[in-house]
Amino acid sequence: MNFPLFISTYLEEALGKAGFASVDILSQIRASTDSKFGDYQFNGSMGLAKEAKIPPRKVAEKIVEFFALPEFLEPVEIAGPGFLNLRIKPQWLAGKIQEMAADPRLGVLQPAKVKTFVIDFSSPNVAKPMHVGHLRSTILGDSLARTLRFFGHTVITDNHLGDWGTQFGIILYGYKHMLDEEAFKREPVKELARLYVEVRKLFKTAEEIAKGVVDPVQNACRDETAKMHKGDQTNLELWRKFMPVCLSEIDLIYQRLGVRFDYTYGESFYQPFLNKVVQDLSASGLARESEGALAIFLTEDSTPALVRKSDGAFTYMTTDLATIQYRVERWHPDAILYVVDSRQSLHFSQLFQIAHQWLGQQTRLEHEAVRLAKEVYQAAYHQEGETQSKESLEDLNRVGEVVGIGAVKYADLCQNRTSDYVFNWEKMMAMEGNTATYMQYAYARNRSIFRKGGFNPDDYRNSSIPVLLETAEERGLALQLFRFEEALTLSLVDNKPSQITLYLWDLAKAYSVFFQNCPVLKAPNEEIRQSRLLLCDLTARVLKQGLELLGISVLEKM
RNA sequence: GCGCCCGUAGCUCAAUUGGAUAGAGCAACGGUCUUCGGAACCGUAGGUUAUAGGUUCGACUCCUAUCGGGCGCACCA
Repeated sequence: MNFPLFISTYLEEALGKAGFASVDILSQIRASTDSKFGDYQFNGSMGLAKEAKIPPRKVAEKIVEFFALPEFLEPVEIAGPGFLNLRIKPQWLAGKIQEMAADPRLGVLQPAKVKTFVIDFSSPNVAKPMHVGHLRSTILGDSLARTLRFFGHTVITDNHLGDWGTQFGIILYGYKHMLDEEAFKREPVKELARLYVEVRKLFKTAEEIAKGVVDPVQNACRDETAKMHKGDQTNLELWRKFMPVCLSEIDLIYQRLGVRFDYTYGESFYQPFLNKVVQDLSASGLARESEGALAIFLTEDSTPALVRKSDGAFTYMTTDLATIQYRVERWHPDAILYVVDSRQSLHFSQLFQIAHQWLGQQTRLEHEAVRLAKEVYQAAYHQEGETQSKESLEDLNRVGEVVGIGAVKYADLCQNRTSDYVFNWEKMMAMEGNTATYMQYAYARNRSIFRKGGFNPDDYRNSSIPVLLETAEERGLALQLFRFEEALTLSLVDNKPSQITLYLWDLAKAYSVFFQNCPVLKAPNEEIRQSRLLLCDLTARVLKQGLELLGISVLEKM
């Protein structure tokens, strides 16, 4: 249950009766920073005091006076400058835990308005070495999609492959001039990647070009791209030859990561629409000729966005505009979310402005900027090698895979996506502290209790077993469980899966404290044992579900 | 030159968007252990939140300046 939302209606009533403007109550209710301040706190008194020109303590007192204390709360305390501390009664909390146990959705309600989202993520460049930046976009985007879907929203995931750009010109040039045929037969993707790198080395630097140095290789690559775009038979055939091998290589990675896309409409898919897009933009006066190219000036002094180059080729701005139009017309989404490298902020800022001017404002467009590290997406392979397992060889592979992939994903997800990202192996392979392994271990130990005691977890998924919260550890665990929906909601405020990892970490810690201090199988009596088994099973389910929203699996044994 | 982002413990990161005494994990030191899985738990130490001002009941968070770093700025995507 989302407790802040739930209690806000009560507070709204009290504020109304007390004669205070009922603005922004929800944002002033939050989990208390310290358990001595109760479970939740209301921070609105200070703000209201300023408006009403009354001391904040007086405001707090007045709110409490008009607050019809619900039966599930202990008496409200006023603390500090005017904080209201709210404490939930254990019996009520216990009841909510029982309800949660009986609910396959773990108490998470669907929002009143279900929306449609298109999520654009991963989007690697085909025929170019895959970059860890794409890995991060892939992992974050996938988690976002899973979370929105869990709430009941319609989510369309679309992998906008870079399969039509200049990098193909580079590969085509390399293929024609410096191909190692044997290598291509053996490992085509590796050879193409090599060609890409080798050809790039022949390019002049930006400084040299600025000085007017001619760049024959780069020009030749541009010609190859242009020929392909104009329908040159040889180049198109090569494109058709390269695409399947490149795609199967990429698919292998997605398979490993457990990431699926509803659609993979790459740039090439939108080629038929580009002429029309540019005509539209011209006709509407948005775009105009400039230095031989067709450009859109959002402000007169800023650099324009090009929709057609002076050689007649279209740009990725053109493709992205066509993509928005296509998505809007086909799916009518409420929002399109782009989980893409933060260095493309300027591009997206321009893209969104142009799209809104061109197509109207009905669709929200958001760039969920992710920061990127250096390289190496094979960290998962190494993690596997490090993992020890007491189980059979079969299990070892499975355990290594789940733990390794989990570690890599978690390392990406637990960090705020807007923070600078420092890649290091140690961090990725860590198995202590705030890591996927810690959660998976907590889960496995939890399941072991049921195996050892001979209890069936399914028997604890109903509301008939009384939940007893006698100790601080039991209550603390119950409160964390109770906050599941709240945490998920929080993570969607600004689309940050790190909020989910934060919650799971808190939950796993609360469980560890409980596990350490509250014997389950050797509980003092049968009632407590049953209650603790229910708490254990619910913890396992929330951990499993939470990790699933991150795209991470759990293991019964590890 | 213009623009965007960032600077928090030795290291890697949090801080619910302006709330109470800035929190975790590594690493360090000490402790728990015939007890449901030690991939665990508890504790100690570690801070002028880059610096200097400002805004207000209250600032890591907002404003200004300075220093330091990253990134982006017309025919690459």
